Order: sequence, then C-alpha cells, then structure tokens
Amino acid sequence: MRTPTDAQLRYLIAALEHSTWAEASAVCGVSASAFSQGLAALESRLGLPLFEARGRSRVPTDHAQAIARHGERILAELARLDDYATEARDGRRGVLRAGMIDTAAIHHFGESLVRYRRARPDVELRLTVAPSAELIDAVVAGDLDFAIVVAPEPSDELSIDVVLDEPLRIYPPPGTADGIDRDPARWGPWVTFPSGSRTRQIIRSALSRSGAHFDVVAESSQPAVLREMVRLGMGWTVLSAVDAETEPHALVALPGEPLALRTLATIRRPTAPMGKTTQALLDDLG
Amino acid sequence: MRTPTDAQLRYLIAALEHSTWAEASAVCGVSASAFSQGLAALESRLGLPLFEARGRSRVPTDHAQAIARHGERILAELARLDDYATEARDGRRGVLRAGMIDTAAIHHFGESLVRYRRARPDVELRLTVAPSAELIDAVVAGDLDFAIVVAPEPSDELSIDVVLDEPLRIYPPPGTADGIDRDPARWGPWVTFPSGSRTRQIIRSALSRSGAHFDVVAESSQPAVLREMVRLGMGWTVLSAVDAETEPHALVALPGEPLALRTLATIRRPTAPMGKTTQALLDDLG
DNA sequence: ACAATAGTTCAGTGTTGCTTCACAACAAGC
DNA sequence: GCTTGTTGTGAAGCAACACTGAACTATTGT
Repeated sequence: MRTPTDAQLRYLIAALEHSTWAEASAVCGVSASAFSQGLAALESRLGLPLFEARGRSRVPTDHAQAIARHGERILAELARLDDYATEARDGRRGVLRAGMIDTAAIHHFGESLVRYRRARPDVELRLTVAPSAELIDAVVAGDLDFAIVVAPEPSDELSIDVVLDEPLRIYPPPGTADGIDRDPARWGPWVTFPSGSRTRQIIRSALSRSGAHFDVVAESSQPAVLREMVRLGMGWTVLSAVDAETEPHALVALPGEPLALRTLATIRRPTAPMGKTTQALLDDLG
Repeated sequence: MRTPTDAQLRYLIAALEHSTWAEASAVCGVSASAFSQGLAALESRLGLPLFEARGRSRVPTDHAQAIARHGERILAELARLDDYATEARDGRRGVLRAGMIDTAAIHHFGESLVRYRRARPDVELRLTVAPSAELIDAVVAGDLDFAIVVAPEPSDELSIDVVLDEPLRIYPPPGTADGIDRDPARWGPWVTFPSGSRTRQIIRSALSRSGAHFDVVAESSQPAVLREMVRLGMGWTVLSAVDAETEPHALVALPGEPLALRTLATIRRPTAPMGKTTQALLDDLG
C-alpha cells in the first residue's frame, strides 16, 4: 500500500471545504474526473471510506474529517520545506562559512561583513580568521565555502580571483636617522611574520631584490604585535599600510615607492557549486 | 516546480545516515540507480545543491541537513496519518454514533456498551437514547451509524436485523382482585406510551385481539414513570418484563403467557458501508 | 597497471495522474 | 409523464515518473 499523495490530501481538504466536488475540483485546478479518481485512490490507499453516497452528492465520513486534519499538517510541513527552499535559493537563508586573513577581515572587508549580516539575518555566517596557509587547507578540505587570503600559486584544487593589491611598506623604528632609506644594506634587523607565512615570503624576496639583508630578530603572526615591537625599537618591519598606519601608535613608512604589492584573492574549490549566500557576499566585496 | 516525493525525502535522510549511497539505497530497498536519480530529482525540484562531489563520494551540503530535518517532520506526519488509518481500519479508532431505545440501552445492552468502551478507548462512542421513531429518522438522515429500536416495517431505506424478542406482560395495580386475568373485558384503564409510540401500537393491537378495551388515562414515554403510576393505582400497564420487574417497586405481572412479543432490531442505512467500529459493537451484541 | 569501489547515465518498462468524452443517477422544471 | 441541467463515475489515451539492469566514468587501493 502506497502513501497518500499531497495532491490527494489537497483534494480531500478541498472537498470538505466546498459544498460540491465540481467546485472543489475547479479550485484545485483539475478536472472533476481527476478529482473523483484522486479521492477514490486516497480511499483505497488508506483502506477507509471517506465519503458516503447520499442522493447525488457525497457526504464525508468522520474519518474524512480526521484525515483532513492530518493532511493539513502534512501540507503545512511541505509548505515550510518549500519556504525554506525558496529562501535558500536566493541566498536569504543558509550557512556561509567564510575565511579571511586578519587584515582582510578587519581593514578591507569588515564593513562588508557587517552589511551582509544586516541584510541577511537568516544566513548563519561563520567567519574564520587565520593565516593564509591554514585557510587554504580549510578551503581545500571543504570546511570553508571561500576564503580571502594572500594569493597562492594557481592550482587545480583552487579557483582564485584577485580582489585587491595592497602596498607593503617598510617601517623603521621611531628615531631612525633620515636618509637611511637610500641604503638598503643598512636596513634591519627585522621583526616579521613566522616562517610559514606567505607574506613573509613576499617580503623576503622583495628585500633581497633590493639588496637588503633579512635578519629576523622577532616573529609574530599578528600585525599589531609587530607594530608594537617596532615602536619599542626592536627592529624594522614590513607591513601593509592599513595595518601599520592605524591609530593608536601608527608607524611612519620609509618614503617613496612601496617595497612590494601583496595580492589578496578569494579562493574556492572549483568543484563545489557556488551558493547564493556565497555569491552575494563576493558580489558585495567586489 | 513539483513538490518533493516522500521517497525522495527518505533517500535524503538515508543518504545522510549512511556513509555510502550504495548502503543507503539498499536500506531503502531500491537500486543505486534509482537512489541517485531520486536525489538528483530532489535537488532539481528544490533548486538547491544537496551534495557535492568529493573524490568518489558525495558530501552533503548544509542545505541537505536542513532539508532532511524538514523531511523528517513530513515523514513523521505521514506516519501519524498511516497510524491513524491502521487503527481506524480495524475499528480501534474513530467515531461510533449509536442510538438505542431506553430499554435496550439500560437492560439489554448496557453491559455491552461498557465492555465496548473499555475495549476500545480511542473510539468516540456517542450514544443517543430516544424513542424508536426518533432514532429511525436519525438513522435515515445519516446522523446515526445504527440504532436499536422496536423493529419497524421493512423499507428500502433501512436494513433491519432482529436482535431479540422480549415479552410484554400485563401489570395491574397492586391489590387488584385475583382471577380478573381471566376476563379481558374487565382489564384497564391503561397508562402507557404516547400515541406515536411503536410499542403502544403493539400493545393496542394485542389487547384488542384479546378483547380488552384500550382506554388510556395517562401517558409517558418513560417505563419508570409508567411503573410508578401503576404502583400509585392510576391504572394498568403493559411493559417488557425487564422494565416492570426491576427493583425498587417491581410490579407483578398477570400470570400466564405474555400479552405479546416486542421485537428489537438493529437498523442501519443500507447504502452506508458498515465501519469496523460499528461492526465490532454489533458483533458483541449478538 | 590493475582491480575494486562509488556513483552516474541510458534505454526500457510498468505505474500513476491527468484529460476528454461518454454515461448513470438524481433533482427540478414544464 | 418527459426533458433538462447538475453531480459524480468509468473508459481510453497520453505524458510524466520512478524503477531496473547494464554499461560507463572516475577515483582509490594494491
């Protein structure tokens, strides 16, 4: 014995709400014949009489009432599922697992995130802030829908879209003699990101291109910590301007061109379809 | 866009519960092919990605989880409907609208009714106690599933099954002279049922066959009232033994054969299918 | 390289739900 | 009575659907 169709339950409810089946079938948008057959099928599936012949019309049995109540609940649940699907389809509902490096989350896209939360309160936004390498692993593993990281090498496992290039500038400790920027050989020593860091690689190669030594005396993955160490005179650093030049205790960069550009990119797994929740945030970032 | 099938929801839930689809499809009792197609159909109906290719297995998306929860509720409601149907099919659940004349309800079938309520607590038993004519109308109108009444004339609108014949005996007031039973001409006057009553017709024709006058000095539809009037000496009556001879204040019948037999029968509308709830009570009465 | 595993695609099949048309039962009119 | 309109049912045909079995692709383990 098969389970009742949602159409059949709709027929039953309509039959109880209207005095005549012709009327009810019209409301359901099917022919009177289909309506009649549908109710007959429902009766046989349930194994219960739902209507009783009385003259030329049908009178519902007590079972019909009880079953219609069950039917209403079932249809209500189906409608809730449909509502969910509709909201999820256009990204008003769902889960969005985002990853960002700290600079992106705080300085570049903080506002976007706030806007997004306000615009889509039913989206469960889970933000992971971590270094690029960690975020890349998480994206590849499928633990994140996307991440904004320092652009990695192209790879089959990632689709990469550049979102912005930010300047990395050199920040000497306060009180460093003027004119020293002319002679890279006298730069340093350095406080910078830990050795696994992608930004550290960029810095190291840029410095070596400039002819500077890269002798590291202190490490931290936190820009704020590096800035403070420079302020205390422990050494020089290279940071993005937004990290170094924010109050309190803003640093002052060596004048001239930036040492290098750091490219930030969104990364996603190319095999995973992009959900509308993700889409919407990425659109806003661009 | 059509609504999801219950089978498709079952597939989704199974897919989330088992590590491999082959296993899940086996649990659902369908081929891996049908399973895969079913989930694909569900995805397209909802317009949402439910699974994501990862190596050679599929990983559910966040939507899949949420939708499965909705699906569980829908299936639970369907199961409740099915439970209702199962119980209703074998008469453990539903409504039973019964009618009985007072004598039947109190003396003949009171025990049956009590037994029935105890055996089938989920059946909503609605008992109407009224005179035969009224019950017959109610049955014909479809307001009662069946009734036990004084057997009426055969009719197209009723199916009639005799359940018992009960003796109607003559009850004189206390202190009536012995030997008077030999002379029907000296019987009476009478207190008896109102003129519309079926039992009164039986009594009148039986008395006239015996050669007695049928002069009525008081009427009531309630046997207990008639009995009391006889006890107070207002006149004679004819009652079924169970009504007249119960304590307190039992009457004593004229000796000899009963005046007449009153036939009680169950009546039903022949066009209405007999439900199991009705069936069960009628079986018990027999 | 090879076989085993996981899931998909394809063609074919039976069932279902629908439509249209014809029909039976009934009520109300003349 | 006869006719007419209404209400619901049955039959034939059709399109959609869910299923199966077999061939197929892609991934993983050895």
